[in-house]
Amino acid sequence: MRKREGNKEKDILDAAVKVFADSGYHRSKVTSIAEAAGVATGSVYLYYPNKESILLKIFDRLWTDFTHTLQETVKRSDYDPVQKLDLVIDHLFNIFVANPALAVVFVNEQQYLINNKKGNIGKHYENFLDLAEEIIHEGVKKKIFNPDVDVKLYRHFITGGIRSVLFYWAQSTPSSSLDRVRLNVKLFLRNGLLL
Amino acid sequence: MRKREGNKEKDILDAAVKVFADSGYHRSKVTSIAEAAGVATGSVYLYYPNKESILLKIFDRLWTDFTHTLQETVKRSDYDPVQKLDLVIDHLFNIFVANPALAVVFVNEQQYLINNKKGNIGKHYENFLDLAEEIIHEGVKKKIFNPDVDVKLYRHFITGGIRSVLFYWAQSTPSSSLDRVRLNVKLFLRNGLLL
DNA sequence: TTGCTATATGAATCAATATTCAATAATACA
DNA sequence: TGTATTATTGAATATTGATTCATATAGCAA
Repeated sequence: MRKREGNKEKDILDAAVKVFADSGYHRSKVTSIAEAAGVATGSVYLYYPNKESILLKIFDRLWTDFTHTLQETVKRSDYDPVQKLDLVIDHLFNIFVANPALAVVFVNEQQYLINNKKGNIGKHYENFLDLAEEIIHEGVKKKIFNPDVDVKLYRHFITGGIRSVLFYWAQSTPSSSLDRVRLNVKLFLRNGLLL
Repeated sequence: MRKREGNKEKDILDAAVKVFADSGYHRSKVTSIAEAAGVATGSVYLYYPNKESILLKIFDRLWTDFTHTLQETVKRSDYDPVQKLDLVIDHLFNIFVANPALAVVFVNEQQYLINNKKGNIGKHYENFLDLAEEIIHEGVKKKIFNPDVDVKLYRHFITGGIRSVLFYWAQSTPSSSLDRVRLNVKLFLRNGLLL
């Protein structure tokens, strides 16, 4: 029996993130991914049944991680809702600062996967939003947040806004201050524009 | 000479909006667009040089309109910055309430066009953002808005958030209360989450 | 009515690229 | 060392769908 050389499955996944970030999923050729991963074209199909499954794997891992963290956060009784939102935002930002290309892929392809009900990304996302909603409800209940906001709308607004500033950041000079972005997002959420 | 029957150019554009909204640009076949427009496949190429130019035309018209309105709004001295933002939001929402499919296409394909520097959509968008920035700057100057916000970030956050709630709305039961969405967006922008 | 030209058609062509698979290489174990 | 087994390769194949083009049709003028 022959042993597998290195970890091609991971190499391919990492390479795919880079290639997808550069060219977008649809424009990315499987051959380019293979090349970037340092394997032959055919080898990709040894580890993934098709091109789409690579993208799905990337998102599945990401959302599983997000949801897990959010779940832990919602539970905590030692934090108030504002602190909980901060915690969640910190986690998201930490992931993406460690891997800007991942941020780009996330921003660009998320909608496509949801629209076309690919894999269980939609489920993951709904799950995540529901958990986020819990925090907001808690805030309203504790009279910290404005009860007039439509919570379902707000959670969409937040995620859309975050996606957008992440994209802006990821496109700009490498690793410019993500902390500035992070701080501002927290500010937007709490206080909006007014003094 | 033979006269053109009806307005195929417009029929094709309108059909394309529907088809793109349903399947996304990349999955949409030119043949499907032709079918939806009630013309032959080849006729599409009588009016548009290729598939992409149809998408570009849709966006070009949209952004030209947006920018024009925003330009008019920025000028007005009879409104304060909060009212100006309201006016802009009203305009965006009015366009999309009249054509939900257009909202879907806008949300889904905008990023792709910008990423790949297609047509002059990026220019249009930058232009729009710059104008929006003027309103925010005015607000800060007049001590109505919080001077701590990073204006460039905020304009991205706003547009991303709006895009996201529009999408949510466009996907939900046809023409559910867009006014509720509109009202909430204004609320988010001004006050954020806190009481 | 006839010929002319612009418009319209849709099957055939072409290009791009995802996927397959026959051939080759590397390792384990006898 | 030789052989079996699995991993790897990348050129060939298959598929999909954008674009073309030879043909048909409709209106207009003479």
